[in-house]
Amino acid sequence: MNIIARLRAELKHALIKAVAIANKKMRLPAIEIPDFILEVPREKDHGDFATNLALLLAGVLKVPSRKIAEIIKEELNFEGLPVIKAEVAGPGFINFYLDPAWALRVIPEIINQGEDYGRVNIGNGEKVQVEYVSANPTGLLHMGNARGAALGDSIASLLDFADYQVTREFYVNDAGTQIENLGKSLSARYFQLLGFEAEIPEEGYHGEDLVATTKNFIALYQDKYLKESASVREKALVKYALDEAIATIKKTLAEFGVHYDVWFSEASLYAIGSVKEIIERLKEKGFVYEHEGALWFKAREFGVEKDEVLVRHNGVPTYFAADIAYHVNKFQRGFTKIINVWGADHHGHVARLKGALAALGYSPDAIQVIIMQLVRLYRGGEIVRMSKRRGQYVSLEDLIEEVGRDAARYFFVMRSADSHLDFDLDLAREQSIKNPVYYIQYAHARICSLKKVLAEKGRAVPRVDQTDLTLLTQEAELALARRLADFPEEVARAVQNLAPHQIASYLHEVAGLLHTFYNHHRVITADPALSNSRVLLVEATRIVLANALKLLGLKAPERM
RNA sequence: GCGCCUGUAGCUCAGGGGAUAGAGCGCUGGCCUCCGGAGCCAGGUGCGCAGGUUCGAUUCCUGCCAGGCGCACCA
Repeated sequence: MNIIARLRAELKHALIKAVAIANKKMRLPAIEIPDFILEVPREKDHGDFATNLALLLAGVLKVPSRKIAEIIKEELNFEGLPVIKAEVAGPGFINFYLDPAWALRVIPEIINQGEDYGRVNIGNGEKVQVEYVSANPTGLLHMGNARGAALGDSIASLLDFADYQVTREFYVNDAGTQIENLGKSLSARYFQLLGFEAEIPEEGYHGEDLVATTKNFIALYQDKYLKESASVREKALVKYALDEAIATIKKTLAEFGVHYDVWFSEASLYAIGSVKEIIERLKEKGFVYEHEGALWFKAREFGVEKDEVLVRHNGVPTYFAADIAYHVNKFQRGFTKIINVWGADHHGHVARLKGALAALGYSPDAIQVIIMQLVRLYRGGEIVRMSKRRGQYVSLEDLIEEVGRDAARYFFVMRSADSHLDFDLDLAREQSIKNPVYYIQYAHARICSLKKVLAEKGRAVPRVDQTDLTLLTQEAELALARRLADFPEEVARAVQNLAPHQIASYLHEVAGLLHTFYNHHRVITADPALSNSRVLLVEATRIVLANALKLLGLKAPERM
């Protein structure tokens, strides 16, 4: 347990004990203690921790809250705790003021735990699957995919850090109507490139990228597929195009620092009969009906606005049907927590998917869908208008090239998923204080640079057990240590909310505290004892920065 | 029309049942020039509007207004 959690537990215990003693002394009536909170007050003047216990008791006991607070305060015993004083304030809060040196206890903890500092056990090894990006393998990755990649990957890292057993997964949409269209489009290009008349179907893919793909295909197979049946030809072309597209996606995501454990093929669900099977199961349970030649799922029975087609009149199952099968498959693989990161344009899909899974007897609550709002790019203070048709289009590859992978990733996770993201390309590209990702990485690089200077002077990072940390008495030192101590709780909060942006804010704050400290005080001084304690403070900071950066998929550079 | 998300400082956003609501950027003035000065200090009439619940609401609930996104036998 980290030092903050420990102290919280001890303070809560002391408070409960104080109430018990007050009961015994008949100063307060016997009462069940409500679930009170022990928070860090916004105002510094209100102490290091504050509790609303007396306010809650006042509601039940009908005694003025301040009076209750006074009684509790008088019965509190702080033996063995780093509490200097407690005060009753405001409407009846009890504020605790700590020995400022208390926070320094975190430094040995950080140094000893190293890259494990900040780990919290929330998951208990629970199997969780995180699905993100899952872009159509028929085009370039766009900004929505990119945000999903950064978010999903960070969420997975956070869960891993919180002791979940995480599987990162990309669902490949390699089946269905769009693939048929792709086949027809490729086939048309194939004919065209070999000098025949052919027309791309209206719903097909008209982009130039298919020309390149088809040329690559011809380089391999020449006109071998001219004489084959349409279905054989389209199959071969589609397979080739998908392999190529997926390889490209994989490569781009890898450049973005995003890696998967599983690339799950939609087509495989058809191949093993899963789609048919779930449709049968829904039929048996009476949740489907036929209408105008199509097979419908009774989504309305699960609180969804309208029913949904499972199988089209032409006999082809919808994406919805396949997605049900996919999620059943997730459950069958033993995942008890399933997280999907989807764009806002897919939110309508959530309720009916959960409805279908409930119909099949699975717990829809095991599925959490993170709906992220759309991304708008700004360049030169103006919105970058995207148009695939006019070729004005920024892909993830372009973005990485323009602003760099770390800046891109930071910008995508620095806002909550709920918030529309205005992505300022100029700012992301800037290598200055204005750019938060540089500000943070610079803090890390600065510490590394300092360690180099130390090494050049023939000195090493001192051992914790041989260093007198109580020499750290400056406000900037204590404030930094105090914030470093918060890291495990920040991780826990971010995990509970599935919100990497909270880590981003925390990082920015720690970097700021480091810069403040660094510019006020010299680390390497003539006083070796003080130097040693400062080196350890700074090294602890470096570890926290590195661990937090890693959670967001960012590099912790040694120099910049 | 219905559903989801959003509305907090000039801008971009965080926070969130409590005591005086924050950060970054921008702007203005001053300080500092030493391990990488990416530093420090000062400057603010801000929670869209109206009800409700509560000892206490910016936070929860309802309605309204505004923006985004959905409402396909697309995915």
